[in-house]
Amino acid sequence: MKLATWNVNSLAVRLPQVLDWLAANPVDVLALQELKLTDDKFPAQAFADAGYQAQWHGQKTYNGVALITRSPSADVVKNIPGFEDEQARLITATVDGVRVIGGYFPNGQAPGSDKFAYKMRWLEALREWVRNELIAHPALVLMGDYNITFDDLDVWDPQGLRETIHCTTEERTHLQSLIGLGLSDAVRLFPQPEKNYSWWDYRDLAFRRNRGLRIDHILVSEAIKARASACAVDKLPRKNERPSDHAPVVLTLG
DNA sequence: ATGCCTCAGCTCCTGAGA
Repeated sequence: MKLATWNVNSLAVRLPQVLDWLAANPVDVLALQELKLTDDKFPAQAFADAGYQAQWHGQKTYNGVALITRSPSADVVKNIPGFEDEQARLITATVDGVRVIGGYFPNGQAPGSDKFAYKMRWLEALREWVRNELIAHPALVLMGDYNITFDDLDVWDPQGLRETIHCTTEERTHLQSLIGLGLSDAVRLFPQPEKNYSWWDYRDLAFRRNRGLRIDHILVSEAIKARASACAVDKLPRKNERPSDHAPVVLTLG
């Protein structure tokens, strides 16, 4: 079984690339973020023609998440139960016996801002939701665009970006509290290239210079960790014409 | 560096992203 996550930065723009990528990488589950389209605009037929089912939670202009799956999904939940949220950022479903949560975590803009405070509230609500989900579903994968780096290894310029957004102690403490639920960072379970990032700014030739951040993560429960055989960033789509600023991350089980 | 690029929309500029 293979699972992947990819922030596509507008599914309307990136749909051909997503379909091409799925044809070359026939994963069982693909979590998408930043659809930037309303539910009625979701290209369900295009995925069906490619042999995939889909569950989605869209929103106009911003956010929006989906789970693209080979097998049917069950027990679909949109956003975090009990957490009032105008923004479409989370989708959960059971696929092939695995509880899959796909998330587009808030950006947070800057420490001290209202958006940063929202990010902290959202992260707290997420942690409690995942804590409960783990009890009911020991085989669990939490993946998506976290908008948080784990540590300096995930940052191209750790000194210059110290305590800036995605790199603050407060954000990283929240990320570690997810790990504290019994989850593992799947990428770090396996040997990786140096300077291993998942996002590069569109500006300043950042991709060519590999000035990036690793902010897209796949966290796995103990039961999934025991089945994991590989996990890596696929930088290839970032070399496409009109690429997303993020690259997919792929987890292989068995 | 209040810049760079990209996307959506009450679109020919602005807000937001990260």
